[in-house]
This record gives sequence, C-alpha cells and structure tokens, in this order.
Amino acid sequence: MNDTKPSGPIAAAVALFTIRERLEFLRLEGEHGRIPSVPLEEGETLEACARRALWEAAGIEDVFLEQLYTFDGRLGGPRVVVAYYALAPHDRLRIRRSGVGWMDPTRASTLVEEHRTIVERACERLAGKLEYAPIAYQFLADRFTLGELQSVYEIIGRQTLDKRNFRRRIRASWDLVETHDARREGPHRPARLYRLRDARPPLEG
Amino acid sequence: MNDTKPSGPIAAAVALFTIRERLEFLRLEGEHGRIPSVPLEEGETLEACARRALWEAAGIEDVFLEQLYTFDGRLGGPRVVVAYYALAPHDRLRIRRSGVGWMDPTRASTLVEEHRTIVERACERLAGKLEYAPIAYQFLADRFTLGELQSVYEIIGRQTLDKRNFRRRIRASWDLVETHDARREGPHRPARLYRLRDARPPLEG
DNA sequence: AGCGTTCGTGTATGAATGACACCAAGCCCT
DNA sequence: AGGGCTTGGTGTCATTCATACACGAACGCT
Repeated sequence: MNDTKPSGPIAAAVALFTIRERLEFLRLEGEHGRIPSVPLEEGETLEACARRALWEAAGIEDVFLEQLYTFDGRLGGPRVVVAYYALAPHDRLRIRRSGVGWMDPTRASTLVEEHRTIVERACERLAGKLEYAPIAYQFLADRFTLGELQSVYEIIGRQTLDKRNFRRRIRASWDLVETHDARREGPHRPARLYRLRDARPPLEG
Repeated sequence: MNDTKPSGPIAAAVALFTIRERLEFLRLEGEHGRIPSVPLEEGETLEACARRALWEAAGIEDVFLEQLYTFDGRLGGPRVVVAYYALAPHDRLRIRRSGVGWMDPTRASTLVEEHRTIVERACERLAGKLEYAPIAYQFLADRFTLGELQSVYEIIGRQTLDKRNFRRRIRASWDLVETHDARREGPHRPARLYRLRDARPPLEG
C-alpha cells in the first residue's frame, strides 16, 4: 500500500464495481488514491491473489472476477501488476474493514496513474462486454426484474433505453427463466422476477 | 526452454501466427512442443520481452503484437506467464534461427499444456477480433487486394464468404484507400491494390 | 373511489444482412 | 487473332434486425 515498501515482483490489483444509483468502484482512502492490490504469494494462483486483495482491503468475498490486463509495474512497486475487475451487487457486499469507500469512475483521475488506467480500462471492458455477454446480472440479486436489469444497462451505457426494445433484446439473447414470484416495491404494480438459467456462481469465466 | 532450468518469476510467451495457405503458428522444435518464451529481464517491459522471445527463438522482429492473458506458471517454470499473440505476413518473416517451424493450430495438442492453451485462446481471440476490428491486414503486405483480404477471413473463419457482401462490409467498416496500382498475378484480370488509411506500424494497439 | 407510479405488451418503418449471376481483363494456347 | 481459362469486379431483391412509439394493468396511498 506504500510505494516504498518492498514487495514481491508480482501483484494483483482489483477494480471492484458496484451499482448504487450510479456506477462506483471501491477505492482505498489515503493520500494516494489506490485500489486493492497485494503481492502474489508462494503457491497462490493469480485469481486467488486478486480475491485476497479484496478480502484484505475490504473483507469482501464471492464476487464475479475477470482478468483485465497485465501492466509493467512502476519503479519501487511490483515488477508486474495483473489487473482484475470485479462486479457485485451492492447490497450483497459487506465491507468489513475501514479505510475504503466508493467513488465515481469518472473521477478516477485522483488515483495513482497505474490504478487510474486500470479503472478506465475496466470501464471500457465492462461497457463493451455488456453488449455481447450476459454479465449485467452480476450487479443484481439472484432473482431480478427486467426493470432492474435495464437500469444496469442505462447506468453503464449512460443513456436511457426503450423498455420494449430492451426486453425483446434480452429475451432473445439471454436464457432467462421467469419465476412465479414478483417484487412489490412501492405503490405500483409488482414486477416479475427472473433468474438466469445456469447462472454460475460468481467465479472467473 | 527446459522445465528444469531455473528462470525468473515472470516470463512472456508468444504465439506468432501467419498465413500460408492455412493459418499456422510458430513452434519450437524439440521433444516438448513449445512456443517462444523468455523470462522478463531487469528494466524490460513486458512487450519488449515478448518481442525478444520472438527474436531469440527465430530472429523475427517488427510484428503486430497484443497481450492475450496472464497465466499462473507451472511448477518448475516461471511463476506467471504473460501470453501474447502476434500476427505477420508470411513473406515478411525472415526466420534467422534454426529449430523452429510452422504448425497448424488445430494440431496444438502436441504442445505442452500451457502453450496449447495459449495457442487455443489466441485463435479464439483472433477469430473474434476479426469481426469487429481491422486487424486482418496484419497478415498482408502494406498494399493488398480485396481478394487477399477475403482469403484471410475465410481461412480464419473456416468458411467461404460471398465476394460482394464481403466487399460491401469491408468498405463500410474499414477506412480503405484505393491505390492506382494493381497486382497482376496469373493469367487473369489484375486486382486493384488497397491500403489502410492510418495503417500504423505493427506495434501494440 | 380516484390518483400516482411502475409494469408489461405489439406494430410499423427504416437499416443492415444474406443470397444470387454476369461481364471484364488479363494470359495462354493454338 | 481468336477462343478458353481464370480471377476481378459490380447491383438487386428478400429477409432479418433495429428503432420509434402508446396504452391498459396492478398495486399503494389518501
């Protein structure tokens, strides 16, 4: 967590995103803005190392995780940094450490350069991947409404979408299962709950 | 090049592809099938290391190179392996070392497992990227015919394409410049030569 | 009972994609 | 010189896909 502290030659860094009104990422508080990052240990896989970074920084576990890119480390830091991004529904995250908070990725410029680059590239990957892979549900609970799903797309894509066209597109490209339950929330018609068939646990895909 | 030889904790490995009738990749000869791979040196960038792997194994330089994925190394090898894939036109490659040859990627199963995985994932990435990025020209000379370009798509996609639809698609999505030259080759009508506007040198993009 | 709010559905139009056939230009051979 | 062979180069039509758009349904609240 400090540039001058000696560390192993390889580290994993994780940009964890969640949605709470807006898209946000997990940021370590401190003079130099950083995201969770720890050196790779003996016998540890890269993915395990990335998960440990989240655990040690924030006590967070069980999130969707995908490798993003590997960067040349900076002088005084690790030799290389393997960057991951992670997605999780906000209400399933239990932050068990202090010293972390959420930040709008459009304000990533306050991070140290290397971590800013990771957050920016993760945003690009995320926006791109929404278009061709069913990952948006990683921000939602196991069962979700189509309205919630549409919100994820609108927030990440920064544009409103037509409700009917959106539903047609999702139904065509995702393998959704309509449950018999609905979510009632507020003084209006309840929304049907769906789940993804074969929704795998949030492991690397 | 030998599992038991000590090496640094980080290595770069490169799957170099070219097209010569079929899609082929550069393979090191020897009992255990391998692709070029060298440990990262002090002060060297990952990309430079990947280029050095190609240089030391085959005397090849100046190819298009893109990072693919970073793997956990296997016991006895480097701690992590940063995999790259490279593309180059076959006739611009000068192989200046012995002990290397070309192999059909569908026969990658004879490689050591880690390198087989790299070749397979590189093929997937390549096929996917053809659909949305103008990289196919990396297999061709600076100036190329649309027929040559179509061949690249057909070989990698393993299916024949309609000539007129292909040309319409490419003209719509690539920024092509029609030169005033043509390539005469064989007893038939010469083909117009095109080049890509802003065709950058084959560096990482 | 009426109001406010979100949920949920179909159609009509324009855009993009896929299928399809012929003449042109060159070389070779007779 | 003419005919044959081979690859280069072009347009239209049918289908599919994407976009724009409006209204009744179900609930809670007052």
